[in-house]
Amino acid sequence: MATPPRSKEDVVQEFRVQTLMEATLRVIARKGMAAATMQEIADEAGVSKGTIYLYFRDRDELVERTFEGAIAQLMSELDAVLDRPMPFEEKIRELIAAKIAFFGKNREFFRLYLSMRSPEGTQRPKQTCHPQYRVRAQRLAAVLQKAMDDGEVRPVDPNRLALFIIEGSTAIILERLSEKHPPAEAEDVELVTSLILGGVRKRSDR
Amino acid sequence: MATPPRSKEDVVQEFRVQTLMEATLRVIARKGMAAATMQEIADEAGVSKGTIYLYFRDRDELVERTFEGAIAQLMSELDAVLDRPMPFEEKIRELIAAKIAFFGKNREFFRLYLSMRSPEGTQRPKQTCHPQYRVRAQRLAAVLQKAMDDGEVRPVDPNRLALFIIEGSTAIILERLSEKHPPAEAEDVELVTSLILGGVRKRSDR
Amino acid sequence: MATPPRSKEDVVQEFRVQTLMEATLRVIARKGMAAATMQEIADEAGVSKGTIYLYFRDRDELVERTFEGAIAQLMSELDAVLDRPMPFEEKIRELIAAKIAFFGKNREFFRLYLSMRSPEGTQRPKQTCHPQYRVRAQRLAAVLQKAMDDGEVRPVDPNRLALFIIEGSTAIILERLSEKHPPAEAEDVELVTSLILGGVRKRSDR
Amino acid sequence: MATPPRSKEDVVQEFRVQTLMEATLRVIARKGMAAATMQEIADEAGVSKGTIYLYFRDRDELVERTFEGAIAQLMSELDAVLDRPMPFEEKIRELIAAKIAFFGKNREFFRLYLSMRSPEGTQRPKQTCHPQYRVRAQRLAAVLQKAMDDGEVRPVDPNRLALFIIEGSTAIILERLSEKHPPAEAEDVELVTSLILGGVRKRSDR
DNA sequence: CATGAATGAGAATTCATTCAT
DNA sequence: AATGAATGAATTCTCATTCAT
Repeated sequence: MATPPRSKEDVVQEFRVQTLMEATLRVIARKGMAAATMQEIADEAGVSKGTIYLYFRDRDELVERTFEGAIAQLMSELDAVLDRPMPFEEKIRELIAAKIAFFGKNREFFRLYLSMRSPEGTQRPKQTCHPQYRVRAQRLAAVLQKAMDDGEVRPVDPNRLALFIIEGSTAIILERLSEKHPPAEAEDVELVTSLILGGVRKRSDR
Repeated sequence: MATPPRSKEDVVQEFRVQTLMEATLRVIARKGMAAATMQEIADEAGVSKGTIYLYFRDRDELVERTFEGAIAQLMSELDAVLDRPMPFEEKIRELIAAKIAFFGKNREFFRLYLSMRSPEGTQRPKQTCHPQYRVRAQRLAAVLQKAMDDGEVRPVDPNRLALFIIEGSTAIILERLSEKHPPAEAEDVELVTSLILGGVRKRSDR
Repeated sequence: MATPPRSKEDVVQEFRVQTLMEATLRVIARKGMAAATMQEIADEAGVSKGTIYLYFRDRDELVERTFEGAIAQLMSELDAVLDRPMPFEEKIRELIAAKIAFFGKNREFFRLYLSMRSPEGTQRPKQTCHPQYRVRAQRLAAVLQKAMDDGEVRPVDPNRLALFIIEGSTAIILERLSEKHPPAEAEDVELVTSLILGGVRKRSDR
Repeated sequence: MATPPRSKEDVVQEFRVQTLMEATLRVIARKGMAAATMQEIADEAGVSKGTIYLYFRDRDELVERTFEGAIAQLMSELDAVLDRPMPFEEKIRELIAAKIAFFGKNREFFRLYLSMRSPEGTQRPKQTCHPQYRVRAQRLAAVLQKAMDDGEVRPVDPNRLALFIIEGSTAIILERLSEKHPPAEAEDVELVTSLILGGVRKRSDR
């Protein structure tokens, strides 16, 4: 097989990196970007401060890679939906469902996800990442563009439309996460999907 | 008269508080939450660091009150629309227009506004949080509730609907602010309004 | 008078800078360049760590300016001799005497002086200062050149000659400083001067 | 035979020690005392960090023994000259020549040599110091003493004289090493020798 | 009241040293 | 014996906060 020959070292290396990124995720989720110190991340991961620097050049790299790793996971789940051939409306529904389900499973990631949008996160003004956020919007925009070409969606700026959908649905997820007893996921999936597709206007004439 | 007897001291006091909050706004807008130091805020306000502590207990209070003050301004503009009697659809359009116009005039506030949603900003884990954001959502929710009662909007959770609208429109504003040459405000007002009211679905049968 | 109008702030500022440089001098003299920490320097100066950064950008600047300040003092004493019109041989004697006397009074400076020559001092490879050391050598070289022109010294590379004299005499000073009971200064002045002028060779034919 | 029975282990041991000291020498020469880390020394020697500790108690011991080893090499070359029966003046000339030649061949050692004099190198205040330097001075002093006894050198403190000669010549070597195109070695040998023997004074009456 | 010099807790980062494999 | 991952003490530097003037 073409599988690269992974030595035991590589496995351990990857395991540590993974562990550290997960710890970072949890700490940022708990305390927020700025209050997540190397010490606390180290404690959370059960290693010493110095160890982190064996796997990441500095705090910035750790945070950035954690961002990327986490968003990549979300993206791969969403991409799985995007790539599946499906009528447009169903695709929207599935996307919303996937996103809600993802954050249902990864509550702690959400806070990280939020701080991704405004680039102020990593304290030094260093142009960290929200390119991933952009990419994600563009991917959705492409799907929307195709739906417009197919005559299923009225023609508007697909990029703006994508952002509207993403943020609108994010708002609902944020709300769910803050609720003690959120409604069933299916319910919110239906709500968001219907808002996106048909808006709020009551159509008695239907 | 019912006017509270405002001594000269009170006036000065209020003036200082105002000045400081405006300076804070500008610095956060420029540098981001985490990089906004007391020194820079003091410089921006033209006072010394120590003076800030005469009017605010600590950095957290300064930031929090600045948040509140800024959002209050936005709210009052939006409330002016909300309170004016108007058909529902027009009201939505006006709200979106007011919001887009506000951020067009107060570009610098936007960054602050963003960091308001997740309380991660203030570095110490002190739950600075965002009651104002909630209030704003609730006010919109009330309008939506009424529209449902009037049969103009199909019945859904008004709170969720409000959040969806707020964040969806925020996304468009954020996009506008990052663009070198954004389209005319009216264009985006129309886009957002139509999305909220009618969704994306093409209705050739209309 | 043309004295610049020194405000009280300037005086305090200069006093602090002076105090800090003196403390730095003492600590480096005691512990050596590399072991002189900001904390210890602060303690020695009777201020807190943070205070140092009010007057010096970073450790490198503190050390560099301390170097310059200290060497400047030595230079000014030597220059006083160099500028005084005097027969060449006497001038050499006076220079050696001034140098020995200076280090007799400022024993602690010596260690700093030594670490100036090899630029490795300031740990980061930053090309710190030994320009002062060069300047000093050149000044002596100029005097030697003149003595050669006057026919009092045989013609050799004046730069090399200067270095030879400086380091040779430094060796004697270093020895003096390590001795519990060094001989009278005059004695070593005489020794060094005679070595420079006449070498070691016994001249019975004189 | 009286040869100590050297087991294979002893040979390996000595080889390792030698290799490590050479690596240390190169790294210090390249980066300077303070910037020479155990990791870089290990890399240079082609072993792992841990290995160093099998042969040296700690960094200080490694550096100290490296000092000693390096100076010993220089000393043995100088001793070869010192032990050869030779008129005094020629011996001085040969010593200077040997020293200049040695540093010409071992440029990298020079930096180490310099930091030997002041024990500031080893960052922790541990008095690593420089007994070897003393020994070398004493050996020269003995030769000088003998020359005085023989009436070839005027009677002065032989120890001081030795230090003067050593440092004076070192200054010239340091200068040579910093020059892009230094003069021929013979030229500087002649300069230094003549300075030591006859001083700077022009003796037209000769 | 206002100031801004001084403070010191706390953050990131480095590196000599240890120890399980 | 050799390794090198892990450690954590030590270091530099920042910045919110205090307080004497």
